[in-house]
Amino acid sequence: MDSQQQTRTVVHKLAKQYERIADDLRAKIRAGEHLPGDRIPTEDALKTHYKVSAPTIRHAVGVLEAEGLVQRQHGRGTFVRKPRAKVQRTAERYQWEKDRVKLSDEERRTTGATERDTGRDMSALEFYAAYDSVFANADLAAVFDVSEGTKLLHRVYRTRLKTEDAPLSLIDSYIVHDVAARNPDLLLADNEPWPGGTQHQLYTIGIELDHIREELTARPPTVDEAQQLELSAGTAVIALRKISVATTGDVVEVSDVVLPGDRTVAVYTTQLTRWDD
Amino acid sequence: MDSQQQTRTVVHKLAKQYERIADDLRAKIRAGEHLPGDRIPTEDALKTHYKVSAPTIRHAVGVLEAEGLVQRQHGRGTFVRKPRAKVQRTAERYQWEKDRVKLSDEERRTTGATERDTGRDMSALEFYAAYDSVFANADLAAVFDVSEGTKLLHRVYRTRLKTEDAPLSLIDSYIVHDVAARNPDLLLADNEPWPGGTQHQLYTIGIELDHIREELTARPPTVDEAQQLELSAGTAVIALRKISVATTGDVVEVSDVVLPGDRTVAVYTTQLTRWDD
DNA sequence: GAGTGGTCTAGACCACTGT
DNA sequence: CAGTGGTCTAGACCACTCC
Repeated sequence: MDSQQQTRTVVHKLAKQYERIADDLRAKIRAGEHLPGDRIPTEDALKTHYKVSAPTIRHAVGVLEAEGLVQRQHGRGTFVRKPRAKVQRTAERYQWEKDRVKLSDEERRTTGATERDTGRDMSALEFYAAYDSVFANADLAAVFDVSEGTKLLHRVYRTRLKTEDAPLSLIDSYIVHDVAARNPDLLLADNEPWPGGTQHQLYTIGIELDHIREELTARPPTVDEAQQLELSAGTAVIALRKISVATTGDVVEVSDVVLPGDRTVAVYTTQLTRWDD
Repeated sequence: MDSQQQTRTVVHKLAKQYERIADDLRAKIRAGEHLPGDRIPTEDALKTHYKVSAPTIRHAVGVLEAEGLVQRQHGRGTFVRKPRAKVQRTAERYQWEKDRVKLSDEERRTTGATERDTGRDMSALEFYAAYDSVFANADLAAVFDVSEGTKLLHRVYRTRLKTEDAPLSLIDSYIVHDVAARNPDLLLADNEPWPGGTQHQLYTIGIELDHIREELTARPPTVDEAQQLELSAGTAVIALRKISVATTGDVVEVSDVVLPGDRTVAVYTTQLTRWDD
């Protein structure tokens, strides 16, 4: 009653050597023979042990690295990867942010949504923002329902824990330029971090959000993303597109967010209505 | 006004050869010199072109494959990867499923949540289900708030488009065994696919769901997952934990869902309450 | 059978880490 | 400077695809 799905870890006899070795090492790690954080035997030792050439060992270890099971460090050794501490990113942040829009400037200034999610206060976080203008490509034009080439305000955000080098996320946010320009303050990166966040920014130009739609996919990082987020081989990213829709039905802001998969948990709660018994 | 973020594709002079070659090929693909679906030059041709040995070319192409940009096919060539058609998975499925619980058996039999998401009808989908029992590990025990070792009903689901070999998702679902046993029909895989889905199953034992929490991360697939979902190198999966909470506050069902990142978009909509102006 | 990618060897030399 | 991983060569042979 349980067989079909389990018998997959078949021992491929006469399998390729690197597979055999990778399987063996993987099993040893799973069995706890090498614990997270531990260094596994050197390539030289493995070479002797398995009686194969150096490139074959490298290939085998490379497979485990691509799986995210181990991490090679030049000059130091190869280590069993520890699960990274996860940072939550909840969708409740949006309602929370909306509720704060009507608070006083002072109250808004105290905390932002990222602090709320990470549980850190503002002093532990460092913000970076840069603004420029771009012209809508076909993709963005379709989402905003404007014609291709429409001028958009493009805002780039990086948020970083002061204790770490790599940012927590890479965010590219877009707003139709003419809409944002209704409040000239919104065109200047100098005003970031804006107390109250994007929803308050939109409020200053008379926009109230009705709902936010988020579309998530997973993929390997691009070279740029891997560098910026300091991701090693064997990790993936969550690519999230956030679409903010105003009470008028217009799409007013679109953000492309890239989150490191090994340290982020995106959380969504779907509240269900009661049956009326 | 746009420089900081763009200047990252620096040409590393004297870079490693495989990096230089990978960069060059990547640029050519980006520039449209090789279109999605096209075959790129053979390794032999590249070897001659770049004047390096075979393993170096293989390494360079391997980098692009890990990025998901190309896909190697033994005996055929190396091809620029086409974006896969995406299947949406919306959280609205849960309210939809709940609304259907009280419909007649006949009405429920017509469609399930997966058909709704994929836009296919039941005849195009093939279901597989297997049940067994497991004892709660620390992780599951914590989520269910029961003691470690508690007996759980473990249900494995695979749903597949009949026109394809690979399933759309891998699902491992858990329910506390004693709870499920209140309706003996729920212990038999033969009753799957159950008209109305899990929420109707729970309804037969007097359980109404209050909300569903979903936690998403991204990571490279395990070897098993890659085989089952037929994922090639350079893809990631969305690992989703779905936690169903009853109106009593109890966690009644937990599912671990693995979705292929290159073909799945998970969609969540956060409805915001209006400001009362 | 020709074309193309996959595995493997044996060994040279380079580059980073830590003592 | 010793230890360890990273890059690269030159070439042999295997395995899959397609004509």
